[in-house]
Amino acid sequence: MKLSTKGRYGVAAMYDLALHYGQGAISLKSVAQRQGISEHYLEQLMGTLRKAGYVKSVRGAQGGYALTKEPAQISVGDIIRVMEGPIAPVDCLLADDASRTFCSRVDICVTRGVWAKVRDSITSVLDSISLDDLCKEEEEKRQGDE
Amino acid sequence: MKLSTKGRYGVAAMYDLALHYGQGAISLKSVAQRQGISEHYLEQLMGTLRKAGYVKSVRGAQGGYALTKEPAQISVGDIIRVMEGPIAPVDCLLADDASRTFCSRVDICVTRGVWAKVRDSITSVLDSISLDDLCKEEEEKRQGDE
DNA sequence: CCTTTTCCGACTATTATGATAGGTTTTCTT
DNA sequence: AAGAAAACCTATCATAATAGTCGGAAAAGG
Repeated sequence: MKLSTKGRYGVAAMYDLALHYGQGAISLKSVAQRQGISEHYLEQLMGTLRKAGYVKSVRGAQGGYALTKEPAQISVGDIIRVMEGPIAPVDCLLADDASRTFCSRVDICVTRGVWAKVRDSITSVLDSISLDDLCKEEEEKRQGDE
Repeated sequence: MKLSTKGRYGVAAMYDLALHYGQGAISLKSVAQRQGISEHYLEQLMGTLRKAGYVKSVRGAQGGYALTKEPAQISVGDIIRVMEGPIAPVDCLLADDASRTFCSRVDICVTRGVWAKVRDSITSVLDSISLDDLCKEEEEKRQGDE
């Protein structure tokens, strides 16, 4: 039940872009440095986020990345789903289609219900937190320190 | 964010033993057949559960496994923790000790809070469901069919 | 004694992860 | 126009985990 670095780094990078929202293109290099991520590796992840439409890129010198939507419009769940695929602790939950079942015992399988509850609780947490929420939290944290 | 087969099979096997609770030793072979799991592989998993104290074994012919506690006393979370290790979507949550930190930025890390919320929601779901709950659900399901 | 069963350790094929490497194209600045 | 800075793209790779398989040893019942 571990999140891979794809998900973690993806959220970290998007959060970084959210902190700089409205400041134009932010270079991948600076994001990687601030977040402590390999620049080359992050490059691949940004490609995924770009193709999914969550960030836009500006090529060339002084280029970089920026969010395509306001931070409040992007949830952590959105990012995780792009980076890690559908949120589902077990594969049999992916067969929504009741007829095309994976494990053939869907109707009798009791444990499936457990995994569905887990999935729902994860989803509701991740979808309830936006990048803007994280930025605000950061702000509060900073004020608490001073 | 996938559960491995260790966790899934572990829960399936324990659930099977719960269904047969009070009927003496249940052979691994029959559990493996009913649950559709490789017998040899399940053997390893049962070893883990035995060492953790959740099942006891009877060797020799007519031997098998049985739960050491009542089904109501064993939660799905207990089993998952034994099979998969501590429930934590990211490793930095394992350093409860505030001083010995993994990622060095614990105090400033905003995303850590997200993963903590995810962990808590998973934990509360898994710990709230006992093997007895699953058995009862099975019973209701069967009655619904008739 | 023989069968059934747990127990134990070693081995293995496949896959995902988390990168690294090297080069191409685009664009800004000088 | 030159050069630097940046995104973009493809390939490669080492490591670890997963999900087993295999072969046998020890225990206990009939």
